[in-house]
Amino acid sequence: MTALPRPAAGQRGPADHERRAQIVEAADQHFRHYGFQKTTVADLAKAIGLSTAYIYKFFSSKQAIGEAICARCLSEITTRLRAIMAEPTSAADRLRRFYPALAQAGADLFFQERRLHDIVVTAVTENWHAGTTYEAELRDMVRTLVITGREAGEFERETPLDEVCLAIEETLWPFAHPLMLEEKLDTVDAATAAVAGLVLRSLRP
Amino acid sequence: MTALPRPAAGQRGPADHERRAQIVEAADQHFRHYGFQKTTVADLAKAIGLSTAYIYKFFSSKQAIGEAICARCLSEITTRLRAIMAEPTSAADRLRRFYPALAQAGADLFFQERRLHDIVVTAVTENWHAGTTYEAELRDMVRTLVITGREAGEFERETPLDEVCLAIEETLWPFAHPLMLEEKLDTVDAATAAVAGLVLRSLRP
DNA sequence: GCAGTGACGATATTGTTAAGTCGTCACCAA
DNA sequence: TTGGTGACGACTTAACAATATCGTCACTGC
Repeated sequence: MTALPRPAAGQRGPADHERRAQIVEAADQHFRHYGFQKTTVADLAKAIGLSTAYIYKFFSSKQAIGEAICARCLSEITTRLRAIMAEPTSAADRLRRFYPALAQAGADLFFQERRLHDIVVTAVTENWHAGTTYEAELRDMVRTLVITGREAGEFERETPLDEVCLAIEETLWPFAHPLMLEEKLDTVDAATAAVAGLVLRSLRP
Repeated sequence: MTALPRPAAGQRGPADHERRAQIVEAADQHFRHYGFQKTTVADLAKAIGLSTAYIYKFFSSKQAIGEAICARCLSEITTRLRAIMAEPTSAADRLRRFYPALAQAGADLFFQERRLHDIVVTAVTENWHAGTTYEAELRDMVRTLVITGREAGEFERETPLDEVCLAIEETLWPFAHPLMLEEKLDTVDAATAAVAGLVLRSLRP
């Protein structure tokens, strides 16, 4: 039986292990309640009923635990986005809903789980693996949307695919980056609609 | 004779005053060399040969001095951009060169005057007046470019002007925001070309 | 081999104290 | 009135010592 894929960097030891799951759950609760900085590894150990040394058999560092929680948050966001991509509507419609969904997911994290939002900010600004994986997944989804639209005849094909994808990825930044999103929460609805509209107009055959 | 317009917030006393000019020059040199935080008002006073109390007759706070220097930096950037806008070429050509020029100006500041770059970062992230003025100037230039292109028949007119301008302003963010620009200096040429291309395709009649 | 830990070195953080900095007040000289 | 300042209160920062935290080592029990 193959090992389960690890969702984040810095993990070691057996992938499918009851203690690992317990550590992640304890970390999730503590980070939501107290924040990453205010939570010590000793706090997690105590909550589970084991030693800090044993926690380090599963995670190479406290940051690795943070990565795991951060990966879960970002995975929730990409899951919402993949649900939109999987809907049986036109590529244009899915792209049009992608922008506000992305921004809304980030805004939800900001308003409802501020301390987890702070971990995501750290992951993105300090280039944690979870942050770079998230960016790669967004790129992958963008590319899939553009290819699907081209194959359906909805989008133009003249411009090189890489150039189009690079440009669209850049337009996502203001809504994907947690710190930038923080600064524009009051205009995000109009901004995402305007940018999605602009991108769609640029893709017309 | 009317008073000279003040370039930044937080200034007081006579606008055209030798001491004010001296303070600004001393601040410019010190901020370039030591940075904003490392420079004290006492440093500036000593360099000019007057007291800190007298400096506060011209500036309401140390931040106000920082605003003045920051406004000069950002004014240099907008001057470069306005030079592009003033050229006798098509609106499309000017818009195409606007993006790389914006990013290049920011990159120049980052590489050549790192400590002034840091002040600009503070101005933008802490919503100093200089930062918000800069953003307003960028918006104004974008609007002018779009209107000029529409009047010349180069750009489509069907989409509401405000929506188009809002979207284009959003696409500028990754290149205009000093912290975001810091993170993408190695791909900025390709990124600005791709985004400018996308915006231009969206504007075709 | 798996599950687990106490002790400990290295480093970071916290709290306290002293020093530095910001910005104002009340004043002076010409 | 203009040009200018020393003194000072309020606040921030730096230095330092004590304490806390991170992460590893060498070990134990089953």
